[in-house]
Amino acid sequence: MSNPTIYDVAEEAGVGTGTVSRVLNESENVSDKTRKKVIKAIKKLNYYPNAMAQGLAAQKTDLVGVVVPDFTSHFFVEVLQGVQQSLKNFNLDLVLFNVSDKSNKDKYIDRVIGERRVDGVITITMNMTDDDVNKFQQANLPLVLIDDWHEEVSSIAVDDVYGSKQAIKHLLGLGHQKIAFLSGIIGKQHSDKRLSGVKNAFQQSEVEFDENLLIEEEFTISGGKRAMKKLLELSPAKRPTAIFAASDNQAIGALEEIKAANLSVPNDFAIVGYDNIELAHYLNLTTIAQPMTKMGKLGVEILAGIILDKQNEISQKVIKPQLIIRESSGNKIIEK
Amino acid sequence: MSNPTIYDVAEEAGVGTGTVSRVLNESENVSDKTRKKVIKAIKKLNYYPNAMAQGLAAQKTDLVGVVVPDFTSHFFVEVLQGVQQSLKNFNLDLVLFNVSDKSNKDKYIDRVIGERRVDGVITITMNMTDDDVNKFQQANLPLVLIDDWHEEVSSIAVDDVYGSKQAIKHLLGLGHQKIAFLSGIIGKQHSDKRLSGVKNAFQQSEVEFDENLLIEEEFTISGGKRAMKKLLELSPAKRPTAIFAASDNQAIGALEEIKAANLSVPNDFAIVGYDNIELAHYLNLTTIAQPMTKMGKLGVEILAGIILDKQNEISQKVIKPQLIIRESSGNKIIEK
DNA sequence: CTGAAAGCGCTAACAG
DNA sequence: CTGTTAGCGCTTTCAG
Repeated sequence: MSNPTIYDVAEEAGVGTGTVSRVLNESENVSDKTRKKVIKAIKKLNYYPNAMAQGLAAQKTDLVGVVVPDFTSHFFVEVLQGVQQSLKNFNLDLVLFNVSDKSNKDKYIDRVIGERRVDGVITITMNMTDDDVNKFQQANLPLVLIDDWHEEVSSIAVDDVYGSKQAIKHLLGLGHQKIAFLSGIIGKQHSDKRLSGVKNAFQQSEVEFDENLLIEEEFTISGGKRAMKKLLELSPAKRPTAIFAASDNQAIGALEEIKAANLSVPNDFAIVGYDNIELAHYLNLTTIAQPMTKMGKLGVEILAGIILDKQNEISQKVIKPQLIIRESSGNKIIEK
Repeated sequence: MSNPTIYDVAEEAGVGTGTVSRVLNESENVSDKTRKKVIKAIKKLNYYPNAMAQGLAAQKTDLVGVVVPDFTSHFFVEVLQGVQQSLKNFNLDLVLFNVSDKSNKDKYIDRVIGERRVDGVITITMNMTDDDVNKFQQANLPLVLIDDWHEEVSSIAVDDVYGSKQAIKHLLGLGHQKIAFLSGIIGKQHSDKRLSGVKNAFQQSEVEFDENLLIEEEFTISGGKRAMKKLLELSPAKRPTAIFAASDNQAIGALEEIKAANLSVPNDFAIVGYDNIELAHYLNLTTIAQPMTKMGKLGVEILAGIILDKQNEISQKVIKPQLIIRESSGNKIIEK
């Protein structure tokens, strides 16, 4: 009825529990003959070691905690899938902590650390502070950051500067001179980096960036709408011919506003977004794609290295995002 | 350095470990004075009980296993979010098992049960067989099915018959007489029920269902395309004026095919889908929405009842999906 | 190479 | 009400 224990297996195989434990943990010091007896008993009883007992005795749980701020967003779901896939290769399972209310972040961190329920933690887009990181270090609990950065922790991030540089270069390459940039709220990591990529790209070109065409708005559809409205209020001479939005959502908002004004894309405006959310494909939106699944996988690989191989060096990977060209940026070169 | 244990707390507070355990588990039998001393010590040491040790001693883990076949699909993600939200109310955490390869289903089930790492399990759209269910019963491990059904297990499902009935009624109400039904592969639970809902709706009306307008295809975009092609090959007299697709993906495929034929929606064809995926909103697709988050929540509530309150009755809830009217089905009544 | 036994940190009787 | 102690099921010395 109740699950068999290691004692049942030991008895069935006619050996001691230590021996069973040794074959379970693939220790070298067991004779082939004994090993076979034990394995047979395990199969016969359909025995699985009790994870709690193993955890207590060996101080390991085979569980990895993943902390996300919102796991319905496409980005997190994709990263999570990469995490999940990769975890399988290391025989680790995933405990999900969804910090929906950011004010609870501390509580979650304390709990995850204190309960000792997981062997390591991956946080995604959590903006980990010094204090946060410190707690993990004190508890000696392995930590890896995804889409985030801290000097003392291993992490996987995307090169935002590179990404937005690609976008601007693409637009410049098509001959656009007046390019608007719909920035996110300045002061946030992603926004600032994307902005500096934009400036960077212009500096390396012969075109000058018109600061009047820099609009700061939230990374949302309505943010994109508001921004686009402002652009449409400009006199035709000042209006941009191309728009680079720092998020696909903003780009979508802009698209809607353009349509509402009876203008069209890419004829009146070329548009490039950022993120490559699912919708971008259907709206034919040129955009910058982040390798989300890959980020998840890499994160796990690093974490597993720390947990399993006591790998100790800090490894901070920065992945290059990729420009995906679709119809919204137009396929024709503008004549100069 | 290393985490404090219950002994440290006991010592700090000048009491026995039993007493600390009692305040931890909110037992009644502790004097207010002692309780305060203990709580103070807990705070001072920043103590959290070791989850493994608690699990071993009390035979409970405060963990719920959730088994899904594919957690990137919108449906699962939404259900999961409901699960996650609700779990918080019971102080339970979520361990995710993603059975990407259905042939591994057995192994997962054996492992989840054998390891005793979770207090209960929720499976989503897993088509649990008698054997599967049996294992849980033998192990006495609480189980709840979401989007699935088995006579001996509590479950949350959606009323497919009702859903497709609503869709057809809507179309009939708009005056359509020739309505095509893009069915899924017949033989699968959802497909069969949605088909019977369709037939049902026709029977209750004065219009007869034209079996020639029943097309069986996969629940995918390309399935929808193939189906639509067949419909477009019909002579104009035989062509339907409305289409009900058993999945949004099929509806989207049909939409693309219609556009490719230079026809339009809802002028040439009214279209209704099923599922209300995110895209449906952007494509203005009338559809049947399943209350996914709610399903997750209800599932947890039932499971928590079994785990926490030893609630023993089987409870099988069937939720009604909801018709969401958008532009694809047209807003004008067809003149008869 | 293998068996015995001492914990891992907590809970739950059992006395008092 | 509270301290003491025997497990929970496994790992890991320590002998042999």
